[in-house]
Amino acid sequence: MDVRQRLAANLRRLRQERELSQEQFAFEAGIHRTYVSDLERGMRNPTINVVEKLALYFEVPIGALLD
Amino acid sequence: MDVRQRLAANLRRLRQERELSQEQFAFEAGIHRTYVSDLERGMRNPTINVVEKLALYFEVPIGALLD
DNA sequence: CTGTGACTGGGAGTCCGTG
DNA sequence: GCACGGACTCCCAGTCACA
Repeated sequence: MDVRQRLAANLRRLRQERELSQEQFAFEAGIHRTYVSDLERGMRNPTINVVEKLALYFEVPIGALLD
Repeated sequence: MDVRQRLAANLRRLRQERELSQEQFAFEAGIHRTYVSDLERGMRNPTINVVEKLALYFEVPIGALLD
């Protein structure tokens, strides 16, 4: 299981726990909706800036998304 | 303190704890020497792939580098 | 040994749309 | 609501010469 897949799984789980659509989440987190879709499918290799945005939005440490 | 600076500090600390030069470390971790220099100065915004390489080399969770 | 400016190819990230 | 595609811009990955 590589980093991208771990991020994908954690991201989808956290988003669904808060009952948000990809579009709502993308908008509120300041990321493009198609990019969120790609991330949740493990199709992208994001920079740490983007991962930080996600972590800040969910109010979890970055390790909770990547480890 | 943003993510890049935290990574920079953690990276330099871990490398120095192991008493490695940037060149030694870069070679052994499979990263270019000047890229390591940039990372330790917070001049780059790396992707999670690169950060994973660092974490694997140091045998620490990714969160230990970014959180 | 390390910092820095410059360079190129490829990929990060965005925006349009479709079923 | 989501997956997926094409097209676009800009920045990152990776390297080099030099101080």
